[in-house]
Amino acid sequence: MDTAPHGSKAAWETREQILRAALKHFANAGYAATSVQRIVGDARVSKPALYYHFRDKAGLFDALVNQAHDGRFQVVREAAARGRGIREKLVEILTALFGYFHHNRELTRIAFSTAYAAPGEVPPGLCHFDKCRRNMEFFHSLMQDAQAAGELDNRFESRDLAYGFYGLTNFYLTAHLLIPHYRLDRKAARRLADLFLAGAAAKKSVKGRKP
Amino acid sequence: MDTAPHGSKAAWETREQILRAALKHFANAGYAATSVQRIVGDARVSKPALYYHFRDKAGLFDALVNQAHDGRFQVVREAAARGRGIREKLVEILTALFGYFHHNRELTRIAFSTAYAAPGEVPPGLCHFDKCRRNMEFFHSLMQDAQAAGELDNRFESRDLAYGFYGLTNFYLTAHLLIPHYRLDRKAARRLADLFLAGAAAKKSVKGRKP
DNA sequence: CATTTTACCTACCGTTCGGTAGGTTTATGG
DNA sequence: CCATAAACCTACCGAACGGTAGGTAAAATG
Repeated sequence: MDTAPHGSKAAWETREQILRAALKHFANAGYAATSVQRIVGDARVSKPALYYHFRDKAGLFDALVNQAHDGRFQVVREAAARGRGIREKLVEILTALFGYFHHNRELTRIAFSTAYAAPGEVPPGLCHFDKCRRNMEFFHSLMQDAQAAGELDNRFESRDLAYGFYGLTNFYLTAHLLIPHYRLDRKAARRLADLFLAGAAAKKSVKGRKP
Repeated sequence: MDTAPHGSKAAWETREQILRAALKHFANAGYAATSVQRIVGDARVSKPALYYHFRDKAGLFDALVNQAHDGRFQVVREAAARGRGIREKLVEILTALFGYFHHNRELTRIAFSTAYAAPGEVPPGLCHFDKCRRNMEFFHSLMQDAQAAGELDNRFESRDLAYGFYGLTNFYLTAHLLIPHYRLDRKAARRLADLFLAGAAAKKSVKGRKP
């Protein structure tokens, strides 16, 4: 999709500069509303420099989107591996996602807006759908394992569990884009995992986990 | 924002035709990637006809976005009024939203993609943020009332409850855009409401509501 | 030292963009 | 029957779009 520089250090830096500027503008204005002129203007390079390093505008965008999805997926997998038991896993995942999001806000914004965008807004051939499903399937298998281990209620379908938690996760991340004062830290992660696990309904007589 | 026709029946039909075509293209390609040329071409009217009925491209888009948000909000409010008790209310809301979505797929897609879009992708001055918050606040007050009535666990913050349910709702709607074979009907609404209320964790010894 | 490849440059291409100037037809009220 | 407004039309504008042709300085390679 994009041609990497073959060795020169200056070339590598040019490429990074283009990527940085592109990330900023794509995150702020989306794909269609961002022009390559603005990118090269902000990166202080010429237009053919961009077209030397990347096949076209879509290829440049693709590189960023893949980076975003792959980074997020890796973070989730590593976090899940750290926790023992479903509750710890969910807390670790949420905490890690909140941290990743905080330090890669623009990448995350690109990932979300492309996932929810109209199909024709994003360049054709971009397979963000597969990336989303890979993420989803991981959550799905997580829930299935936890059901098999007796940690989760077997009367729910594992798909509903995966969707429910994935939706909760995504919503808090996207909400944080609009409402930045809502703190997303480990404490919030614990609250949300507990809400998901214990349910919102008032408990009649229960000595269960504290919310 | 847009000038309504003053009485002519043909004029009203022209306006509707423009709105129909615009809805189709904005939903399929987003705001920036949709050109007014394509809209007027599809609506079989001339460009000045569009600019006679609407101030500009942004005004046309604004009309559609407002229609989408207002329709959704009204549906949610009416559904909530139909249910007695928080569980019935949530089931009614989910069912009504699924139905509204099914019959207004393109409007809903516009509402979602603009809500999650990059700020610069959508025309400036579009106050979709207020529309989202109005929706959110309604859910928030719903949860607060249910907590006050002892139906929901007081140990959770009402904001977390509202966000959690809102996130679950939104995720299922957006997921349905990508995975249409996942049926969204009243049965699904009941499952999701129960998941939200009862929680995902396995019950040790509980004669609570059936999931 | 000659040659090839890398890593760009200036200048420009054809197309499409959102939007409008200015004229024309159609319904309406006096 | 004439005037006025509504409801469009054809034709066009300047600007910006994504992308490229053709040339070049510097570095790697023989």
